Amino acid sequence: MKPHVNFRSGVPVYLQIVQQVKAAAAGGALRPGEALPSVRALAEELRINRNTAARAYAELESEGVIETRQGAGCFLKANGVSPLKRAVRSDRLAAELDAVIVQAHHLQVGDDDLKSLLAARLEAFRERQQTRSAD
Amino acid sequence: MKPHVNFRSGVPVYLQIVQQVKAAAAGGALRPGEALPSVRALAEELRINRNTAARAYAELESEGVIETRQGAGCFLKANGVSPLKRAVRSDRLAAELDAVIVQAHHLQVGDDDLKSLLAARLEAFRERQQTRSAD
DNA sequence: CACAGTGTCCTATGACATTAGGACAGTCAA
DNA sequence: TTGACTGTCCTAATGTCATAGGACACTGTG
Repeated sequence: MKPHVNFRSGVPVYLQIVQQVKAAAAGGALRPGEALPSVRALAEELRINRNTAARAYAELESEGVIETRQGAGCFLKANGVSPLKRAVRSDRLAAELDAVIVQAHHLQVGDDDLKSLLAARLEAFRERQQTRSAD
Repeated sequence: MKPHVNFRSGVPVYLQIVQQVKAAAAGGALRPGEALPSVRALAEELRINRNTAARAYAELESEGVIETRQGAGCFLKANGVSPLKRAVRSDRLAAELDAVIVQAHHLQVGDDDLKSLLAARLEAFRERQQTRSAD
């Protein structure tokens, strides 16, 4: 878990942290129950304010990704069943995919290329997962 | 071209317009060379300020989607060849797809389901395109 | 040319998000 | 209990977004 932030990207720093923790959790770089860096430690490493780190963790807790215990720290939650219904989950993904499709159109990437690209990224993702769970 | 904006979504209004114009252009609802609503007309229809509409158009021009001619109006550009190299274009899409994959993981949507979902959205997108180009 | 339409630029203002520092409260081991 | 750690709350500074209105330059038509 070694996050990095880009202050000039326009994306709020706390959201960048949220994304990276989620990616680390999904990819297996973080294990369920494992402690995350404290808000102060994370803030110092990234040279940001404590509150910015705290806000990222608060957002992660509200999304059910981590659990925070005041005075103790923040810990990655076990992958419980998503509380959202299957249809709702598909809808959310569909909206994101639609945006990608529009983007692909403007970048002039064809349907088949896009499908292949997804398959390739999925494979790379699973490979990274395997690597993490091996050590 | 009948955009709509959501003031409570948190997404800046001008970016919502940008996204919708891009989607309309990709989907064929707007044809190359076609004139977009004037800054003032769009502002009045959406009940937003001229400057907000102008900002959206400025952003679209900087991305090469439209062409603005002062005194004349804004027009959809012809789908020229993307100036980016194929590898760069794939990289951009890959980054977006990776984010979708992480999201799918947290929503507990499997690889095959995700692939099917992409295929379905692509099909729906092409159907909309067909409909537009028919009238 | 005149004129109505177009996009552009300027300043000011208010609302909100983001970041920041200081103070406070809970946890846990020595 | 003490002390060092943890997360949390409060308030302020800064930046962004949207609004508002005025003024200007350009285009196309008559």
